[in-house]
Amino acid sequence: MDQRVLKQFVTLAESLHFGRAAEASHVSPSTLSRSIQRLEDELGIALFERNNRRVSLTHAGNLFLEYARHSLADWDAIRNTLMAASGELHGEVSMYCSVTASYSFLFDILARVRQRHPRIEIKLHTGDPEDAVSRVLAGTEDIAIAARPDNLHAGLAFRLIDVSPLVFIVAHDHELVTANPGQTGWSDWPMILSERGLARSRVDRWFRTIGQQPNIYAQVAGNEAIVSMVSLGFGVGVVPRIVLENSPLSDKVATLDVEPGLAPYEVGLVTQEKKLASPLIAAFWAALK
Amino acid sequence: MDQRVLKQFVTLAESLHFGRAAEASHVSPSTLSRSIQRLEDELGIALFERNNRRVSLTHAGNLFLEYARHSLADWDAIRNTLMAASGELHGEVSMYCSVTASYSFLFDILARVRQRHPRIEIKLHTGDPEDAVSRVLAGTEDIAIAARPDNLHAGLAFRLIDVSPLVFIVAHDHELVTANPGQTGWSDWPMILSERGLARSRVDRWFRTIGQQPNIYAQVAGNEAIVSMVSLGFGVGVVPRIVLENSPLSDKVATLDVEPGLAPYEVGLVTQEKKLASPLIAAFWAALK
DNA sequence: TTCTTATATTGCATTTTATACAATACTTAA
DNA sequence: TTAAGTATTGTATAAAATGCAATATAAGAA
Repeated sequence: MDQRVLKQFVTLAESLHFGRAAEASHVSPSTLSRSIQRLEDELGIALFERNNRRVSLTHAGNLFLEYARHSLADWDAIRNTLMAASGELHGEVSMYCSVTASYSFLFDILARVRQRHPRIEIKLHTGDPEDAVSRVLAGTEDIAIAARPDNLHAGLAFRLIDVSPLVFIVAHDHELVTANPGQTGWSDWPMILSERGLARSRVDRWFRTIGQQPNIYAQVAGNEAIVSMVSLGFGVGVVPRIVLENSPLSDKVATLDVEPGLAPYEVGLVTQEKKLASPLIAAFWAALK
Repeated sequence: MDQRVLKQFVTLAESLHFGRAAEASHVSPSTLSRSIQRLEDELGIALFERNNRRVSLTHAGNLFLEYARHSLADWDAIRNTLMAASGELHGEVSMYCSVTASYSFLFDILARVRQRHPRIEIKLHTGDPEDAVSRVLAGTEDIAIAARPDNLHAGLAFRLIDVSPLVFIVAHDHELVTANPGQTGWSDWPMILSERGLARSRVDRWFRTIGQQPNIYAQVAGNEAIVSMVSLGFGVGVVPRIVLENSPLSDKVATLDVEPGLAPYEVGLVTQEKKLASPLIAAFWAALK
């Protein structure tokens, strides 16, 4: 009983973009293209009007979309019913997290979930942590490990796993390690910052708060890269402490005390609220103490 | 969107016999066995309780059966809706008939259907004509070409294609061709009859009516075989005239006039009444003038 | 216009999955 | 204990799905 094609269809119908729908479905665009072709072929009618530049639903596509949603809901319902009848949770959950998070938190989470529900299978995808929330929101992933954004999107549920302060770091043997930038000003301190994301916006805000301009030496993608550069003495970086704790380079850097402190990272699980109705997803929530 | 597994499941749930369900689904028993295994595996719960001798639905199986029926009905509904939207009938219809019928009637029927609905695909299965009604009744086939039984099973629809008298035949050059068994009695006439089926029961009844016992020389499966034996001079046979008309041996045999005549074969299409709701099946009905 | 970019599709090799035949295992009843 | 019936499994084969790379084409930019 392969509901994948139906899911793919709904995803495409919602995004009207083969590339994005394919990514959300974890298949290649060509696969999605052919899946839809097969479906249309079987139904004997086109579901999408499309050229290389624009995709839209046909009338038939709209009718079928309604069917597809119901059908998927029915499938979920029977699955949940049978799961309840079997007394054991089982099935597949897709999860997204950064490589960093996979080192720091994944093991504990999975160990707990697996201990309680050994037959839940987890499809793990890793990537840029900044994509986590949007992927959950798009339904590309069921669950993500992510830092709680300042404004949590409506319809998203968040469950705290750990709080980790954002810390300023500098090479252990750097000349500035004993200086006090709070007095001398920050303009001499070459900063190594995230290109984007929560850490970056917090740092930017922090500099505005103290009324100074950061002297940005490098903008880097990935906390690990920041630690590397800092440990090599290129300047001052800002990363969540949890990254440091899992870094092989942690003994090469020192943390600086700054005032005021940065708001800490709140790391946790994110999912769509409505997905908590699924016993599988709910199991993750319950597995965390 | 492969509904085959769901259909197979329902068929098995109804017959509780892998062999028969497999035949009804036009797959091998091993395939059916593995299909069900896959399904149970995916659902994570057994749908059938079974050993090598007995098959029964589990509680989960009952729940899933309800789901499966609804799901198949929904699928049919959306297919029909989209078909109506497309303005052209298309899809697959399975049809059963004897080899004889395929020579006599199939061409005309298919020609008509194809002319009106070139995209309807017909999956043709041939076999013993006596199985036709039961296969339709079991849902193994959508439609069959068959002789109308004396008592048409409730829920079956029948549409007449042709009426063909049951005729007594004898070898053209046989010594008895000019005799009159009606006067001399039938005990000297070696009869070559169908093993079973409508023709046989009609002949048996006929002999009872005239108060005589047939002298049965041979019981044969298949009208063609009867014609062959008769043409070789082994005795008197009874076959529908339509068989004679399509037989290469027809000029080797002569028909006898008997009183009273046998009730004629009424050859037509058979399907389940409820299937006439499907536009595809209905198209066959409508295609016949 | 012509060039560029974005993106759906297709050719093709590979991988995955489904299938049937034959052999097997096991249940039931004689 | 034997025999018959029947679901299942080993295994080779066939079919289907998949992704990469190449292609084609539409829309916007120069």
